[in-house]
Amino acid sequence: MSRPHELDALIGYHLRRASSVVMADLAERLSGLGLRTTEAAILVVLSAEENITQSEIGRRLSIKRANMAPLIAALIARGLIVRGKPIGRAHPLTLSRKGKTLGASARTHMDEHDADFFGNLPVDQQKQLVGILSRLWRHEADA
Amino acid sequence: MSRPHELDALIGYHLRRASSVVMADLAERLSGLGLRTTEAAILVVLSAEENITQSEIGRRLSIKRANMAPLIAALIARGLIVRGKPIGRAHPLTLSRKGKTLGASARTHMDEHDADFFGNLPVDQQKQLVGILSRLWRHEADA
DNA sequence: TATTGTTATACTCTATAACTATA
DNA sequence: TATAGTTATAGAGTATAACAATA
Repeated sequence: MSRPHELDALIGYHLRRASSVVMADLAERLSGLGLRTTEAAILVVLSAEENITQSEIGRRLSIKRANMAPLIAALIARGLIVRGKPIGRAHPLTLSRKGKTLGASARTHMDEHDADFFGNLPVDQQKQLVGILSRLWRHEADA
Repeated sequence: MSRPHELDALIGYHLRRASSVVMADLAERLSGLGLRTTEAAILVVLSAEENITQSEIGRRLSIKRANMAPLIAALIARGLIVRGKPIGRAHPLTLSRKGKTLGASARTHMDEHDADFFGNLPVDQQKQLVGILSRLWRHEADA
C-alpha cells in the first residue's frame, strides 16, 4: 500500500495522480468499445458538430495536426468517419452510421464514468471544481 | 484558439486537461535542472526519507518495479543516487551530495510552480481541492 | 514462497521537423 | 503566404511477461 510522502504538500501532485487514476478507469471502460480515450473524444466532438476538419478537432482537443493524421486515418479505415468533398486541402468530416452509434455509446460510458467519480460531490463543489480546473487549462489552450 | 465543446460537461475532461497543462509547465521548469518530472519526484522522496529501496519509492509514486530499474540506473550513473549494502536483493538508496543539492533545487521549483498555479486560491478552496483530488486516487493507489 | 531487481517489449500520448497541396 | 494534411521520428510514461537472486 502506498504511504504519504513529501509530495503530498503539492496540489499539482494530487492533480496528476487523480487525473491518472480517473483516465485509467475511463480507458478501461472504453476499451470494451474498442476505443481509446482520444478516439472516443474525437467521435464525441464529431457527434455534436459535423463537417469540421481534423485540424479543427485537433484544435479543440489540443491534439497536434501531426498526431491527428493517423488517428483520423484509423477511424476512417474502421468505417467510423467519412470524408466529405475537400475544400482546399481540408476535408469536412462526418460520422458514419456506425460511427454515430459508437460515439453515442462512448458518450454514455463517459457520462457514467463521470458520475461515478464526481456524482457524489455536492453540486456547488462540482461547479467550483470545474471552475478551478478549466481556468487552469484554458489560458494555455491556444495550441 | 480553442472553442468549448461537448466534453466541457464532463468534470473528468477538465481534470485531464488541467493536469496536462500543469504537468507540462512543471516539466519545462525542471528541464532546466536536467530532470524529468519522475526523476525529480524520486529525488524529492529520497530527500525526505533515505535508505528506502527503489521498489519502495516505486510503490509511493505508483511507478512499476520494471520502470524503476532504468530510472534508478540513470540517476546512479549521473552520480545523484548511491546504493548501500544490499539486504537480500534490495539496496537501500541514499542521495549523493550532488543528489541532495539537485533534489532541494527541484523541490524549490516544485513549490514555486505549485504556488504559481494554486497560490491565488483561497486556503479553504485549496484544502477542499486537495481533499477531492486525493480521495480520487488514494482508493486505487495500491500499485 | 514472496520480494527485489532486471531485461525485453509494446502501447499511448505528445512533440518537432520537413514535406506536399491548395486557397 | 497561410492553412491542411502527411510522414518520419523521438521522447516520456506506463504496462505485462519472464527471469535470476535472495531472504
